[in-house]
Amino acid sequence: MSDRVVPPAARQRRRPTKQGVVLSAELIVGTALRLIEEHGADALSVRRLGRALGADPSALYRYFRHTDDLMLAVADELIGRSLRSWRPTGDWAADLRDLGLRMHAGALAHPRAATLSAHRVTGRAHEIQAVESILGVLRRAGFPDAEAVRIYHAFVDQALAFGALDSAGTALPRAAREAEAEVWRTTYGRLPAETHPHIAATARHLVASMRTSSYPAALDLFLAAARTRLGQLRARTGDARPH
Amino acid sequence: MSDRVVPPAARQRRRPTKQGVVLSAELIVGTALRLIEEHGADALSVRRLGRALGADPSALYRYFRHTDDLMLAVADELIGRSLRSWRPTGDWAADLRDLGLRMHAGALAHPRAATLSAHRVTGRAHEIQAVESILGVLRRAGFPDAEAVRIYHAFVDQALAFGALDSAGTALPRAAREAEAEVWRTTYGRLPAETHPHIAATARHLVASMRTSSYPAALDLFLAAARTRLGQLRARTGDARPH
DNA sequence: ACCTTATGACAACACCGTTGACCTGTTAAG
DNA sequence: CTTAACAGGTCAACGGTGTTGTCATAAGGT
Repeated sequence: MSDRVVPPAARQRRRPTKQGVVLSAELIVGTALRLIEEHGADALSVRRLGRALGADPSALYRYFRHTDDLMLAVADELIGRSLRSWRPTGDWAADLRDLGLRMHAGALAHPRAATLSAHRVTGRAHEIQAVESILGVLRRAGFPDAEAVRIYHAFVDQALAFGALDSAGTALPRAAREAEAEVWRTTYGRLPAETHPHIAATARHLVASMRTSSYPAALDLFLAAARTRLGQLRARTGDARPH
Repeated sequence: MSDRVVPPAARQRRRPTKQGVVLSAELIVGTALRLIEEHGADALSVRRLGRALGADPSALYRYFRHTDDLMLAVADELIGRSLRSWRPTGDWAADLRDLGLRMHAGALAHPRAATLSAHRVTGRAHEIQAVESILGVLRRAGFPDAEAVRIYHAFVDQALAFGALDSAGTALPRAAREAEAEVWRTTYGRLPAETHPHIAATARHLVASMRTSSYPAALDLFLAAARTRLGQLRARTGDARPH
């Protein structure tokens, strides 16, 4: 039964659920997001979502072909929410930094959706808008086209990849997350200097650092490198604009 | 029943399964890896793994506390295989570059396993050795401890994150991968300059760039930034060693 | 007011991870 | 060489999951 899903435009009979809820794709996506935020990523199952909506689980299959389909819709909503309020200021590095942090934060807020969508090109409105914005920032900064694309690609992939990586961490069941912290504290924190001198020497820093995301640091390194690169390009072409 | 798992050293009675297989942690991990590669990440379940091994699913719980435990072992095995033949040369940047590319290649070689395991801290032998090696390279290069840890963290996460991102791409079903390329060629390749000037101006480069991984570029930017950082640190401390 | 049919509900299917109880072959001690 | 302990494989069950075939009914056009 593959034609169970009806395109939203063609939907006409708005019959309420037994419990009196009128379903819609938007309501389902919104409830899914709420469920994830309130009770963690593993709280999202078709059955629980149905329960939260006040509908039979199978009713959702009138709106989404399967769970992946639903998660992609959630992801799309996510892009929109993350970048809705972003505006370029003219300082290209600051703009990119802001964008990167927003994308990363958006991913962290909705881990399951992020891990699912990080590696997919949707070609939908929000995504196109983001691509255009980033390329604009880079070209206005003075990067020649080929270089702008190279930097754009690395920038976006880095944001997506770290977003997925870090949100996978937060999506772990609570027990597993605590186990990870424990591993750093006990296993790595107690290796003897004779066998593992470098870990032993930096154990204190390691334990502290591993509790937080390395994305801000990685992003800043990235921007620093891009700034240097731009300087080289300008020197070569005799352009002396400040950066 | 939490004391079901017996440490491998203490294991003595090697009783074969009904189907004549003698189990071991190594055999289980190896079979899991094979299963994932051959039939996709979804093919890995305790029950299927048991069937593939010729043992009752519950027998695996004598070797691993739960599925997560098993996945960590698989992840560690993956790290071990990727870095087995790496040797430091003394040129820290070249060494890191080599390491990063190996980790990335290792992830690509086992895409489905990589996507499952990239974000976990295993605390096992191979991982510990990798941490020690990377920290060693950085500290010998002259990075002070706090900085070495910061750079280590960003470096490792970048390699893992891009590894996961890129292998998620290659792990997609063929049809989905072709659809993605199609999106770039048609959707992005044909946006009019009036509405999307930056995409239109760089479309040619975009289509070409998106076909390949951005990790090498990102890695080189990372190393360039680290080199600059090291230079600043040396200038500040009056150290004039060459880089 | 009637008919069509979209849409929600129900029940069932085939899986999943995990555990407690059981059974038996291996091994070490006598 | 026998025997008793127990490690380790097996079985059955629990409560969960996504998904689908079928049915009932209320909404909306006529």
